[in-house]
Amino acid sequence: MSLTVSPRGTYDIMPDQALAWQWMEINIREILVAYGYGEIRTPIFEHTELFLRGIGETTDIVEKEMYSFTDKGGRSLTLRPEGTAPVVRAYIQHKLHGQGGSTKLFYLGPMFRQERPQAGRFRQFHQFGVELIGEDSPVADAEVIVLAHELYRQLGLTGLEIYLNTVGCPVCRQEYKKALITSLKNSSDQLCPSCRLRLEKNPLRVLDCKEASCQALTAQAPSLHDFLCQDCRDHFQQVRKLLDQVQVKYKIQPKLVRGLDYYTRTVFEVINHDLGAQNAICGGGRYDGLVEECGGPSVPGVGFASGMERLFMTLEQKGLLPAFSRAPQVYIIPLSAELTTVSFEAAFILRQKGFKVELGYAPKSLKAQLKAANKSGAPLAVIIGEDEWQDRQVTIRQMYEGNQLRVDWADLAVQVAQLLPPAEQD
RNA sequence: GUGGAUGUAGCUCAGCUGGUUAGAGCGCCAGGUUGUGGCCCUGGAGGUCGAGGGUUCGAAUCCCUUCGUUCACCCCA
Repeated sequence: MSLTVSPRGTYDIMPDQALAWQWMEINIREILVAYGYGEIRTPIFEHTELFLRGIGETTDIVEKEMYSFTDKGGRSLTLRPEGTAPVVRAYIQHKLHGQGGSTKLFYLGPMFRQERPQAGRFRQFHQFGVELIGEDSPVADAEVIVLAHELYRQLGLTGLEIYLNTVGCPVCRQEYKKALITSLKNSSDQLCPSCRLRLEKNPLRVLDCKEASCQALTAQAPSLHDFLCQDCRDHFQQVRKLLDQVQVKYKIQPKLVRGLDYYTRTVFEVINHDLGAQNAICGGGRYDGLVEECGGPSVPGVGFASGMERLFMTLEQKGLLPAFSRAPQVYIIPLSAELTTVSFEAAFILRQKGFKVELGYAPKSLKAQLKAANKSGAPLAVIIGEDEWQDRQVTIRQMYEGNQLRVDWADLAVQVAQLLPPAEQD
């Protein structure tokens, strides 16, 4: 353990990068709001029980990835590993179902999972996500998927692939599970060790295994699609039809199942194939039983979560992050200790007028301070020295051109405004 | 949790099969102007070679342990 490095799987977003993050967040919020979603900010920790119930006790997240602790009141609490369960909890707590109609909420913030870090995977990471609660129409599913698609497109991302599937409802899925178990049982010795366990606890997950031997077996196994009840079949057809209608391309992945137990019917992921092993930048689907499971009324829901680190990496990789500058507009240079007071006042005056000002603190040599001004990227330097101050004047130097002129102290702000290059005059 | 790669100055890295005071580029500081940046020149600061132990006359270099990073498995965003 070291006191001087951040804990495993965590990292600092430094000022230059923070500008890009802010840009990304602003864009996301704007688009989500335009689609009618309202932001909700839930606590970073919740009662552990919420995630046990919501995500499912046999999922990897709950079994081995949660940051849980007991507080001094003896409560078991957990740093949220995902955003849907907390939003659903808030939905129930504030009785939003009583407002009539459907509820559209979005969140954006850090999540916590104790996994082994690798490319695109962190222990504290950020997600934004939407939840559309109270609507069982396939239009809601399609709208949520299109929202994800459009959001990425508006950020400039193309070439992402949407994987789509349906996992049926509890009724038809139960039928399918039985059939799947029967099919795999005979040759279970050919399954990988973890899939043998899955066959007992969560058989659908076997479909998702990347082990060649398991894939060979599941290729022979019956398909969930053949077991769908009529309602689920129709629902899926409708979702597809709606996506086709607006020409949002997707790829049916019959074996796509997701790691959280609450999903029903529609599930989907958005993939960036250039991202390495952790290539899903968005995942979501329908969760018709979740609100009730968490102690609320029987209300359907659909939503997605998007990993912001992965989105950031994707934007960076494709050169879609704008260049940001933290350069000041004016750099103030005091040339003697006696003039620090005046310099301080100059910075104050200019900042009040709305200029971005950097102030030289110690009266070092002009050379050293001009060097600092140059490094700061400021287009203007204000030099305050004895010579000009005798006449109650200061020197303004245009750094790009190398020109400079003396102006009256009283005219400082006006002159600065005039001398700034056109791009800086907003 | 498992496996591979890796850990030398602020950054990017070089240091061959172990041999005396550990290097480069960039960056930083200072000087080359008595009040003028960017280019150039000169000088300087800065490293317990991730940590601990072992082998050896001698270890950045070999061995073990440990921690971190990274990639993959797993899982997921």
